[in-house]
Amino acid sequence: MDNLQGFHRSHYCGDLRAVDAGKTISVCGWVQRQRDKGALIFVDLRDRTGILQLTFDDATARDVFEKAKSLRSEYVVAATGKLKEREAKTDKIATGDVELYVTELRLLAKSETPPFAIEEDSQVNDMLRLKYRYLDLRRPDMQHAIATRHKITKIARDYFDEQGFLEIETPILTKSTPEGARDYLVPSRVHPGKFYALPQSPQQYKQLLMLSGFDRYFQIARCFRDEDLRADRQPEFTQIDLEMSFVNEDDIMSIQEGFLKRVFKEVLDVDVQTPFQRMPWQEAMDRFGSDKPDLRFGFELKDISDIVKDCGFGVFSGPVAEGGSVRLINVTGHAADFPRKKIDKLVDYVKTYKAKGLAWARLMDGQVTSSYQKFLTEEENKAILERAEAKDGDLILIVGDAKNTVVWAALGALRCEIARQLDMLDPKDFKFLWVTQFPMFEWSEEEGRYQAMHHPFTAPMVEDEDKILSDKANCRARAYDIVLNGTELGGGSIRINTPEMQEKAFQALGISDEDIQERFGHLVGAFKFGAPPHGGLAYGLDRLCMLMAGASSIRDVIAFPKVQNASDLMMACPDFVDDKQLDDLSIAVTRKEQEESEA
RNA sequence: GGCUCGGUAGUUCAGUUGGUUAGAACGCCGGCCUGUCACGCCGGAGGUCGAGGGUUCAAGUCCCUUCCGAGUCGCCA
Repeated sequence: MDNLQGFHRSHYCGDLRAVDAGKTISVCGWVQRQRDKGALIFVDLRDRTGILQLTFDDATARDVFEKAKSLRSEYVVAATGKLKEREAKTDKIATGDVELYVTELRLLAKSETPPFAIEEDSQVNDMLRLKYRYLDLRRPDMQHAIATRHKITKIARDYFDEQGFLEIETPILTKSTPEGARDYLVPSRVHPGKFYALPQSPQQYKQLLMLSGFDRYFQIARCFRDEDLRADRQPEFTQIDLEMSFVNEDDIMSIQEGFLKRVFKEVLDVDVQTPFQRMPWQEAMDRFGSDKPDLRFGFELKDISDIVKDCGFGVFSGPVAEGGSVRLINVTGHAADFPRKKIDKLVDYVKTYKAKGLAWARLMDGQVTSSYQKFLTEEENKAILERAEAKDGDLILIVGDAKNTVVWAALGALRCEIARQLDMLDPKDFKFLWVTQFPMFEWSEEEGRYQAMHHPFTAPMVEDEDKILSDKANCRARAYDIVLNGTELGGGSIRINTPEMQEKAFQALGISDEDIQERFGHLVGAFKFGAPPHGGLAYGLDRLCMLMAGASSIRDVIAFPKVQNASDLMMACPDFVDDKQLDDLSIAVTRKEQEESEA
């Protein structure tokens, strides 16, 4: 094996062009492919910038030629030679006009045959990719995704620095606050039986930093939540987290819009129009059935409860009588795309959102066919189609339920599913939206009480302050989410900054004085010393990168992600630990699984 | 925790109503080749059909259990 003594790389492979012909060049990288033609050998050498063809012929020294003959995929080499214009040029690679006639070749490391080809658009399954993530990351599209992520964080640091923000680190070992997501716990050796928790977000620290007078804080913050994974949810993820003092919603939003405008321009050369559209939560739910509506297409929801409330069809009148609603979407102009079989699939689809069923009407060739019309009067049928603004060629889909949340969830998901099926989702079309005026509280069936929809430090809207105890269902918060193409990119709020209001908020949530002291005592105590009005926001950096990289999962923009059961296939963790380690931590493991696996 | 889909050669996949020795392409190994660039040509190796159990004369195929992966509902203040 050779070494790099006395060798100095002069160029990266992908940067060389015809103008460089004639120069003596030294490059390093991995062998993408070797094409042995007998007395002529070509080697494609890859580094993070691209591929350069190395050429060996009868003018090449014999020992160099023999070494080139032995090269295999993913061998690591360094080569020096003269760059020449090619006899046979190609436009398939950026360096296709040139090739390097190698005079010195160093073999730095061999490689076993990789378990999958290192190439763009690999079709290899995720399990294998993640087990060999270090090889997966060699692929050009992964290199590009990770580099894009770097660019985005770099711009975030530059931008927020220019806007007067200080980057301040907050602890990873912190206190468990059982409200909200499950915590990852970390045992303490010196405090037997006590645990730290990994932060779900730096929320309380950043608020305390405002109280400390830093005025503007930001951090690229790792956050941890022990909940089940999704394509856009990992147990550890990264937020661009920030907080500002002496501001209102407008101040925060315009700073954010500036950031997003800049990052989209510099990374994707996309011009984003600001200010972004804003929409109260109630309107988002009523029109799109979602608090993170995708505005790239229509099919808006329409309420027909008033039309069907007294009709003879129990499937429609029942939900209204029980306090729910009946709503529809009009899939305008696409009746022909949804024959009965496809509609049946849609019926199954809405059932996953707890809808009991899906009524439909198709308008084709001047005829109306529907699943429900025989149960209604002619007038009721007509009124529904009028409300839907239905015309020939349209497909009407209707969901009714005693719970509005079910109607919203089902139709909100359905309109997105239909847009997907109709291929209407252009990943290069970026539609931003602020969703505002969220409810302060949300009824939890499981807990049988109201919970904070955002978090318990969120300030109520000024006009709703008196409702915080008396009319929780209608009390709105100074919370806002930034939504992009149906994905919640980030969220934030104006916070409570007086102990009086904070006490009220805890009281509204039914948290006892003891619990307040135990869990939030540090924050409440601090707020007695003069907290400025403040607010902030946190972006899901992974989601932002995913959307900007055109990826379908945040795994594709995280170097070492975890799989659905939260394990890391490459490191093979989590894993059991020695009894000695457990003893040091005063931990006795009682789980059956471990006994079995040790048996 | 629920539902849906998937697991066959190193990889991506095919495999009929259960029926001979489980196939293809790419990759890999060997040979030949001076303009390839998805090089080409000739030859070769490579499989516990995720695992376990069952039905059967016979299981990749049918049944049960289980493991793993993906999507999703619940969950994610």
